[in-house]
Amino acid sequence: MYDWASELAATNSDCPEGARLRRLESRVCPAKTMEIFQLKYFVTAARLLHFSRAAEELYISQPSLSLQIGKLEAELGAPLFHRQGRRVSLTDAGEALLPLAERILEQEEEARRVVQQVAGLERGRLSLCALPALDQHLLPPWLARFRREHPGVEIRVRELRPARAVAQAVLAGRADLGFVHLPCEHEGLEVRPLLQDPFALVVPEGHPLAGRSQASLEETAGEDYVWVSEAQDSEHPLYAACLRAGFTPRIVCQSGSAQGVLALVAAGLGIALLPRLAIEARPGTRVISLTDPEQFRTLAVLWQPDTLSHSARRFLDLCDPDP
Amino acid sequence: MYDWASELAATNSDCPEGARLRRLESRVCPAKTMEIFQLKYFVTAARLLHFSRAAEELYISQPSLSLQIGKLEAELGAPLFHRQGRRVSLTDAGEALLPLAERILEQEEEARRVVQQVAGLERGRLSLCALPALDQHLLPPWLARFRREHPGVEIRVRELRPARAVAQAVLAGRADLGFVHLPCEHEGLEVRPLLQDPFALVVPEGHPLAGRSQASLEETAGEDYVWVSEAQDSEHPLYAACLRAGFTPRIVCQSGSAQGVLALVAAGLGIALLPRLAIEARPGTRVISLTDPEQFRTLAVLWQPDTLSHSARRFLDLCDPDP
DNA sequence: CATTTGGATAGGCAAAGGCTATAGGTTGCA
DNA sequence: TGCAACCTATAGCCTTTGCCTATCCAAATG
Repeated sequence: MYDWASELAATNSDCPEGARLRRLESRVCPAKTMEIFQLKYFVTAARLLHFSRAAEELYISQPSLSLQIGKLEAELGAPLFHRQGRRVSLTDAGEALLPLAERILEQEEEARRVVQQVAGLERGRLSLCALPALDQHLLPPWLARFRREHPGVEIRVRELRPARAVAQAVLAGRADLGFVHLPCEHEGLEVRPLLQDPFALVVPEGHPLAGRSQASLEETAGEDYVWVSEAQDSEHPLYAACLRAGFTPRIVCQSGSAQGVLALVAAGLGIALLPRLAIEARPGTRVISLTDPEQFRTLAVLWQPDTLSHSARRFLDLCDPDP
Repeated sequence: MYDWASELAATNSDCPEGARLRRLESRVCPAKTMEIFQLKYFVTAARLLHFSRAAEELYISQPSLSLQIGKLEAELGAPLFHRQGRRVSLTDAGEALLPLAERILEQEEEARRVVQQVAGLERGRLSLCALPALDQHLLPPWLARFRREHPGVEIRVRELRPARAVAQAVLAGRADLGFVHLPCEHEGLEVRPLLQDPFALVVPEGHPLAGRSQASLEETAGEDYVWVSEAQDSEHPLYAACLRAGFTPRIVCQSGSAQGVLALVAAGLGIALLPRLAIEARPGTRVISLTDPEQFRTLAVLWQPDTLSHSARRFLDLCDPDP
């Protein structure tokens, strides 16, 4: 036997030695806990009131069972069984412990079940985060399918703006997946482009273009534009599209949201350039496709590469454009 | 490594070898359970999200912690932590397990507490069983004191008749202690005499003896007696007392209970011989002590020698005549 | 780029669980 | 009463396993 005492007599400071000494100390007077297998042994023995048969049921030998019961009793400081010759019965302490031990065993079972349900997508949580237009027009069909296939998973969708905030939410772990349009700063995030969302014009009924089904962006160089407030930036895809088409849009009116813009167009204040997915059919307006093929924004999904939950992994597979 | 396979190839019959083979089998593909100490490790690591610091708090080394977490993950079949370089976070499975693991740890704590409360008489149950007169007149002061000292213990008192039934209840474990008068068959029961309960006469007012405070049993040889039905047996202490005094009581009327006998005496049908403890003061009757010193019954408590609960042990100490 | 931080891995040791064999005490029956 | 069956406790041995130290490797930090 090693001589702990002398070692423990040494200084118990906070230097690296401190932790080691405290560990030694905790081994000298161990604060042991009962263990689940001991509770399982106890419950079986308590139900059968027969050590040998209980041991058989547990697939261990009778002495092993006796030993573990003895340890449990020693640790609790009270005998659990009366051993009167060949008859065995519970003491009051054993009687008190039995229901509690059974509860613990049930919960151990439940813990295992729940973890496996999470892994098997029978349970869990999926938290998504998307730009306003996307959660309304892009996600629903995928969400419907996911819900149908995994009805036990709780789904949470949050709308955030701008794309930067979405990326931050994903980075901070507040969302499993983020849906944005590119380009988007993605320091340390995985990005997968999903699809291309073409831009389209929206004009009020009665506007010269209203009868056409297609138009080119150049044609609208002289029009009055209703614009989304935050998109007045040459970095923004909509603004950049106009610049590419050779003009700077004359913005006569702004709104904070695509819905707002559409309302203003319906009121006749001007025309608008918006991504298709953000346009809702609205009386008093006409939607006109662009002939310019490369006028679009790319939608993408972001996620943290190493912390995907089972449900997020599955959703990602689900919205993969080429499965 | 031992060669299990060949051993398992042997017949798996029901002979004594059967159990041994099944045990071997269960060691080859062990149905292991998670253990409480592993859950404790997991909870600590999950709360701190830092293996080294958690290990320090648990007074173990960091590799030990990593190893046990790894085993837990292997057994559950799902990783519990994301280890992304030096940052640690919970997976969805870990997130799901955490509250369950915490509940199990709380209940382990509670199990220990409850057992110790039973042992410390802060909790538990005391079940007594007594002959009718005794539970009403002998036990109450002891019960009051026990209750005052151990208010957490649930007390249950049952009235049974005759003494034989009390002994059986104790023997069958339906009661911890039984209170009877001697003699009483006590196969395998411990008996401790408690006190001597002297017999006394009860006479109606106006009876020739009514004015006396003492009388001898012989004097009543010619009286009409009211008697307890089941006590008409030469074995019964009351009947035996009369026989010892040299006469056979002339029984003119019977009742099933001491109360009933007293009522009949009050009605003037005769006199009665009863143990003092069974006599309740009653208008229309007078109680007269016996001069014969050895006319009494001995009251005793019975219990099973080897299965005393903590509370029964304590109650026994409490009603010990010479503490 | 060097350093520090922090988890994983390797190898050795001691404790602990399990097993067989056996002792010791009841129970039940001849 | 004595013998046989039954059942739990103990002893001695073996295997497993939990824990330790030392070290490695990757990521973060300056």
